Amino acid sequence: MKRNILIGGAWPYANSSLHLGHIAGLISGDFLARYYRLKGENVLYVSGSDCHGTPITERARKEKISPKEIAKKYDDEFNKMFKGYQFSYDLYSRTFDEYHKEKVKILFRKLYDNGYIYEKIEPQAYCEKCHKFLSDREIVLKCPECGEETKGDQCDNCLHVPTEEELKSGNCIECGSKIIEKDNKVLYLALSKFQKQIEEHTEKVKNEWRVNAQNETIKYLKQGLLDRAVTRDLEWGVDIPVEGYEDKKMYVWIDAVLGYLTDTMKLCENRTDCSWEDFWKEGHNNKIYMCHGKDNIMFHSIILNALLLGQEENYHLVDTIVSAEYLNFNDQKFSKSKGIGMTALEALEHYDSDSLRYHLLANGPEKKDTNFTIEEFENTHNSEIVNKFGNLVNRTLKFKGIEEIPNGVLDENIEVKIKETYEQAGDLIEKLEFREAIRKIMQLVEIGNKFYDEKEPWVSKKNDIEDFNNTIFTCSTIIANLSNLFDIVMPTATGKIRKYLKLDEPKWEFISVNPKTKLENIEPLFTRI
RNA sequence: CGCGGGGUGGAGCAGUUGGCAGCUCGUCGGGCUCAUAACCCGAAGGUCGUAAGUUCGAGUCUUACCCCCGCAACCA
Repeated sequence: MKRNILIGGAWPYANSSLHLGHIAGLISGDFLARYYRLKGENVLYVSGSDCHGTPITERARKEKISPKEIAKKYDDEFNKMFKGYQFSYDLYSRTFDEYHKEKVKILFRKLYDNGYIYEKIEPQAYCEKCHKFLSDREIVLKCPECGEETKGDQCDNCLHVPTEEELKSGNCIECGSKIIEKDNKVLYLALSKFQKQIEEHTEKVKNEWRVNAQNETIKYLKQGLLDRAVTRDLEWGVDIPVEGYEDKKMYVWIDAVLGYLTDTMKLCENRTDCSWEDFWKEGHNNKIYMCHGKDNIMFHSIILNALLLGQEENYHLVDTIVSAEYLNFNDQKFSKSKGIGMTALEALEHYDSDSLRYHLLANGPEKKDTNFTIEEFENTHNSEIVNKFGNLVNRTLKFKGIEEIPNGVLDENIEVKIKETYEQAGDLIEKLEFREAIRKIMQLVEIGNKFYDEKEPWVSKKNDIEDFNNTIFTCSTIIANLSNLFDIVMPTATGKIRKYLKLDEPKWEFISVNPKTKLENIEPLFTRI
C-alpha cells in the first residue's frame, strides 16, 4: 500500500537573497521527495516564501516602499532560483496569499477557542508621537557598554544585549521621541500545556532525527516549555481573528510554520485522488518530514506540533526532523554585508545545477558544519562527476564505431552489484545518511569503470565480438540504472541518459536496456571546468 | 562554572556495541588507448588535540586541560 509522505522544506524569509548554505540545507527535502517518488509513494513536497514580520516591515519603512513589494521581489527571485536548482516542489507558495491567510486565521481561532491562546496585559515600550508599541529592535539607545548609538536588540558594535532597565532610556527609531512604558494587550500561546504530549511524541520518534535536532529539542523540553507571545504590533502580516486585536498581526513563525498545512490543503483542493487529511491526520499510513537548517529546529519540533495538538482534531505530528548544520564559505560564515560567499543564483551563472546539487549533497553539512570552497567544488565536478560518471557513459555509448546497443548477456556479478546499490543506498537515504548514500551510488560508477578496464572491449572488439557485446551491454545496463539512482541528485544528466537509451520514467528498481537501441546524438553529460 | 558540535595521513571526511586505522581528492610509480589527458593497478604518507586513568587490548570508555565552531532573544 502506498504511503502518504509529506515533505516540508523550510520557508525562506523574503528579505534577502539566499546563498549556497541555504541550498545545502533545503536540498535535503528535494532529495527525499525525489527518492520517495521513485519508490512509488504518494509524495507531496511543499514550501513557500515567508513574507511577513518585523525585518521586512522595517526595511520597507526605510526604503519607503511597501512590505509587499519587498516580499514580492524576493519571492520572485526564490522561485527563479529553486527552478534553477530543479527543486521539485509540488507547491511553492507565499504567506501573503489570501488562501494561506484565511486558513491560518481559522487554525489560530481554533487554538483560541480551545483555550490554548490567552490574553496577557504587560507593560511595553511605547512611542506617544507615533502612537505605537515598539519591539526591542525599534528602540535606539546609547549602548551602556561601549557608548555607541545602537538598536535595542543587540549592540552592533560590541554585541551587548541591553537589559530591560537599560531599554527604558531609549528612543523611538522612527521619530526619535523618548519612549514611555504603557500596558499592552498580548496574546500568548500556552506551549506549557503541551509539554507532556510533545515530550512523549519526541521520545517516540526522535531516534530517526538528526542528532542536532534531538539535542536542541530535548534542551527546550528539559527547561520546560515557555508560553510565547504570538501577537505583534505591526501592520504587515496575518490578522488576529480575535475581538479587540484588530490592530495587531500574527507572530511570523506561527503563520509560516502553518504554511505546510495550508499548502497541502490548497494542493488537495484541486485533486480527486487525495485529501489533505491523508497527509495530516492520524491513521492514513502517513509520514511527515521537515527539512531545514539547525536554527529552525524548535519551530518544527515544538511549535508546529503544539499548533497541531491544539486543534484537538487528531492531527498527525511531525515525524522526522532533517536539520542541517551550516555551510561555511572558505571557513567563514556566508555574509552579504562582508561580501563572503556567493548567492545561490550567482553560483548557477557559473556552474551546472547538477554539479552543485551533487557537491552540496555529497559533502553537505549533515552532522557538522562543513566548508565550501570553489577549489573543492571544481575538484568534485571534474574528478568525480566528469571523469568517473560522465566518462563511463561516454566511453560506453560513444565507443568508436558503435551505432546501437549490442545484444549481449548481462554479467551476473554486475547485476548483483546493481541490485545491492538500490537496497543499500535506499537504506542509507531512509536513515538520512545522504552523503553515504551518494558515495554508495558513485561506487557503482567505479565498479563500472573497473569492469570496463578488465574486460578490455577495445581488444575484444577485434577478436571476440561476443565478449565485446556482453561488455557494452553490461555497461549500458549499469548506465541505465545510474539514470535511476542518480535521478534524485542530478536530474538533468539522468534525463539525457534516458533520452539516449530511450528509457521510461525513472523508478527505484533494477531496469534492463533494450538491445538494438540506436545510439544517436550522444553528447558528453558534463563539460570540464 | 549557560547549552551544544568538533579536533583522525597534504586537503576534505568515515570509523556502529573497545579487537590489525579506512574512504575520496592530491602526490609518486606503473598499465591501457574505448573515452572529455579521462580509465585501471600499485606505492608513499597518520604515536587518531594534550595528559593521565580503566582494560589482556582505547580513535572508541572515564577524568582534567588546550584549541576551533555554532546556538541563546517579542529579532526568520
